[in-house]
Amino acid sequence: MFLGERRVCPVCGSTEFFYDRSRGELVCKKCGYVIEENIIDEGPEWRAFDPDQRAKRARTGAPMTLMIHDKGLSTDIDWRDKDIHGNQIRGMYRAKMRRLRMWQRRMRINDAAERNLAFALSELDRMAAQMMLPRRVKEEAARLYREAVMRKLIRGRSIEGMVSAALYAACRMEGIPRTLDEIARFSKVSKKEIGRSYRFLSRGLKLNLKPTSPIDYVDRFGDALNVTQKTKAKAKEILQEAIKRGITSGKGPTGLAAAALYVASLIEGEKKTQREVAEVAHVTEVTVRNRYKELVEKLKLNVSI
DNA sequence: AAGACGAAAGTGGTTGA
DNA sequence: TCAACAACTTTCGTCTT
Repeated sequence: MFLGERRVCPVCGSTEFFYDRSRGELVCKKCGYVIEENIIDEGPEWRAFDPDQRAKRARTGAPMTLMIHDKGLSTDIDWRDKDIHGNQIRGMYRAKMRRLRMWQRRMRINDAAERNLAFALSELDRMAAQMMLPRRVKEEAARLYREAVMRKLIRGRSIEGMVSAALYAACRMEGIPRTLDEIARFSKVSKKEIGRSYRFLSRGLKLNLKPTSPIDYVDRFGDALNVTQKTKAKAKEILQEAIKRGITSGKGPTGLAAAALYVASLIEGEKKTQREVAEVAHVTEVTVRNRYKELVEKLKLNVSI
């Protein structure tokens, strides 16, 4: 179920599985063998059709009563200058009380900031681990997030959304982009929300990332397809040429990478079906077909071998 | 039977008035 | 804010291997 991971059913040898949410099992599509049990379900079991419903149904995240982070359980220094008997406190003691109050208020703010950061970083850890991302990406994402906190960009936004956005940005910066869909699969927030958060983050931190190149997807998709280095190199070569001729602008990079890999697999004589290629790139066969037709036609590639 | 192909209608996101 | 638009998807029938 994860990209880049080849799982084979020990019973029938099929590589196609189906994930049963309600049972938390990964089941072989062909013979029904349970490959893996007790998978933690990352998604909610309900569906929400608008943000309002989502907020009402979600049981994760801070409820409104937790706006005061300690549910009011912590000791509070009363604002009145009275002792427990109700007598006025005067002079030195009154000044001392005032100082204490100030310190307490400062600490509470600090506490909340620390806790938010700790939560954000643990969430980042979880996602990066599940997505099998290298350390440097995780660290880059953490850096971006801290930067965002310092510039006060987090206020009023969901921590999860911003963490996901930071991760998305970090992947791109490190040259191993993931699609919004891929990030969303491991995030608690929707693809849409991540996209919004990303745009906000990108603007706030002036990231100015160039659009992702299809070439950056070739290695990952190629590995998932089990093609040789030669085929991957050919695919990149094809894409280089395509980019140079400007026939890639406006097209989805994943579809292009998929199409290039498909053509390359034909040329290099280790043919993969359109279906296989489409699957690893998370696009449809139709898209692979359209892009590949275009590539062959515009670049005059001889695939007829 | 599986893969490739292409037409047609639908979806979600961007852009420009 | 709305409508036009391009890319992409879904669906389905047909042809090829």
